[in-house]
Amino acid sequence: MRKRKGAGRPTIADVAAQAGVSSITVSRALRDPQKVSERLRAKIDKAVRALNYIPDTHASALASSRSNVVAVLVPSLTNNVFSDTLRAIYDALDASPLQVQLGNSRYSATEQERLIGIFLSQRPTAVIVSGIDQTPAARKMLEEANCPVVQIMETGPDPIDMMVGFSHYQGGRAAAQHLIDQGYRHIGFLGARMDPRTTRRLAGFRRALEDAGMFDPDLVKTTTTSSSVTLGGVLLRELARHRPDLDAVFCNNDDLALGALFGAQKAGISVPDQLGIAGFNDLEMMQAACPSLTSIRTDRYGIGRHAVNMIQAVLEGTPPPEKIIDLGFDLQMRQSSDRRHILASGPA
Amino acid sequence: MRKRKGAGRPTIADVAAQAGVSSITVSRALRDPQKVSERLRAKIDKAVRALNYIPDTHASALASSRSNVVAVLVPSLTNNVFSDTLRAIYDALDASPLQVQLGNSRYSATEQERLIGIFLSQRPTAVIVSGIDQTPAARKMLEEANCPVVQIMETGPDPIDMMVGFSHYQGGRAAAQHLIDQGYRHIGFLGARMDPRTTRRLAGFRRALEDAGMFDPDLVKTTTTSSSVTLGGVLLRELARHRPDLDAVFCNNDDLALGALFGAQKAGISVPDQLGIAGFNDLEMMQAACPSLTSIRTDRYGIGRHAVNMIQAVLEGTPPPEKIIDLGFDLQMRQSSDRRHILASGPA
DNA sequence: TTGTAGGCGTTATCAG
DNA sequence: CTGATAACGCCTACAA
Repeated sequence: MRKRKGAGRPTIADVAAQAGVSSITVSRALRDPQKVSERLRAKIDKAVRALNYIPDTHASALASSRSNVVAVLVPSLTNNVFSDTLRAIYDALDASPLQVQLGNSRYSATEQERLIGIFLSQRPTAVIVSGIDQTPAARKMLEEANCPVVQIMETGPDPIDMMVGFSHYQGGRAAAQHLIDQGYRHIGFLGARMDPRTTRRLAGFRRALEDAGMFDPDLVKTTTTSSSVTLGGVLLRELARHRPDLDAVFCNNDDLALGALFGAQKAGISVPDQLGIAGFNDLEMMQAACPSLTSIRTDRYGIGRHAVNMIQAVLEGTPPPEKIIDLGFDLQMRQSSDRRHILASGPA
Repeated sequence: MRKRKGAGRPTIADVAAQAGVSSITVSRALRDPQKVSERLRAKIDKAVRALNYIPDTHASALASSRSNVVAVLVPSLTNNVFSDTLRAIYDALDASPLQVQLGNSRYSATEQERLIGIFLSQRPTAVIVSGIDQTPAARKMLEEANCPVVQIMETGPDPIDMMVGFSHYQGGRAAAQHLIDQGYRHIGFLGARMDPRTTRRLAGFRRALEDAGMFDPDLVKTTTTSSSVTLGGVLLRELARHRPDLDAVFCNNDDLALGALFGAQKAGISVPDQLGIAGFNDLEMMQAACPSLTSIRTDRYGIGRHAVNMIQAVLEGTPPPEKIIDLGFDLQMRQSSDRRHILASGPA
């Protein structure tokens, strides 16, 4: 008489009975076949197939206090920037027994905090979290989580544990400097969402223009709504109408840059002669566009790969020498901001 | 003397001791606060905070044989098509205690089968799986999983359990018919990846052209490599070079369509007059492009929302009346295939 | 409303 | 190499 019913599925005990061995032998045969004689192993495999046995992750995790879960938190599922990093994480974890538990924090620090709480209750093997702007409570939870933690996408001082990314401030600064170098003089900024990383890109942009004595707050056009190609066109049109002297824009990201290009084309503004455009991230489409679009190339796949590498190194007892990895970025100059032909022939 | 060490974290028993109650009372206070008196609840809450207690998901799942996990399998993390659906799933599950376990099958049926096996070992509450082309073994596992299963993105006969999507065959056919109706006569097909859904779009395309007596296998240009904007340009250039009479292309997806547009622009081919272009899915950028791009609009967000609704309905004991939901599609005609000005003024 | 007893399926520990 | 036993942390069932 059972006092309680489980899920009704076959358990290790059922397999053991069928194979005529003890359950611990089945457990071993499944986890580490070499530890079991070939004869028993064959019997066990047969029983497993006959019963269609599937091990219970939860029982295993409870008994071993190991979960094989790597918690991953990103702020968006639709932003291509994160999908490249996610793909790298899935690729890197593919060969290992580790599973990804993915959370979408929607660009909200409090939502991220909530998800961290939920995810930690799964006793994850490691945590990968986007950004460096965790709430104090979230930070505390992660510090006490007693597992490797990697903050990704960005670098900064004072990591919770480990970190891999690059400086968005420097990225924004480099983009602005490039436009200055190309001879543009009334350079605008188009920004959407305005999350912490976007804000730091704007800070870098501002710094470069200030150093050149040409920062004009009136040329900064931002919105907190989410980014899109359409929005890029809208922001450009509004800014260009308000400030006809605008001659270049640095866009927060590549979607906006593509939208700005389309917007310019619709308005009959020639790129790069009348308007220079630079984006951020260098999505694949940037080089295919007509004209091709300048962007700051970031190694998003590398970020995911390094994050997993760092975690695996720690788990293997050989923690990486550096707690912080800065993968940097590269400015990819393309047609949309290339005025070398003009610069070469002297001022107009 | 402990015979075995757990993770070392505080357990419900620790909280109970600290609060001076029994552990079951703590358990209840956490799950269903109304069942515990306010006085004890306050004590317990205090103890939880003091100890920084985090419940153990695995112990809970084992004891209750409920896991709160919804397994979701998609073929790609970088394809925007799936990110919209995923976002819907995360949004819909947000209010519930259910967690998403996401798997990336990389457009491989055998990889999907492998992941299904892994995921079922978590005893998921429900499974959402992309496509209708599961391997026989995968299908069998899902049929025996004893939980709601929803196949998404596509409709077809013989669902494993439930289904929500639309007909890619009809979508391809509608796109081709539209191009025919606009007066194009040498209509090509650009396809990447050639996964089952792409193949069915091509079948629909072919059918429409055959019905019109104008199908030409020589105008079908496909590759099994993954899709990209750049690839769209490459495929268009190759096809146009080989067949100068080409006057329209239906692209497998919107990335290819955008790439085809850029490719045409680079080659000095005017769209839509010399070349009509239609894509598939109607990503946001299509309406923003210059010229704007025709596409088959699909309700990807709706697919995710319906999938979760169906699951929740079953869990609540009120299974949906229809096992199969066809969300259909809409042709969005835009500038890239709009020849009404030509049709109106008669044949050239 | 609160508590007692015991099991969920697996694995760590210790013997043989 | 194999097995008996007792946890892992929580929850169901039943009782008070």
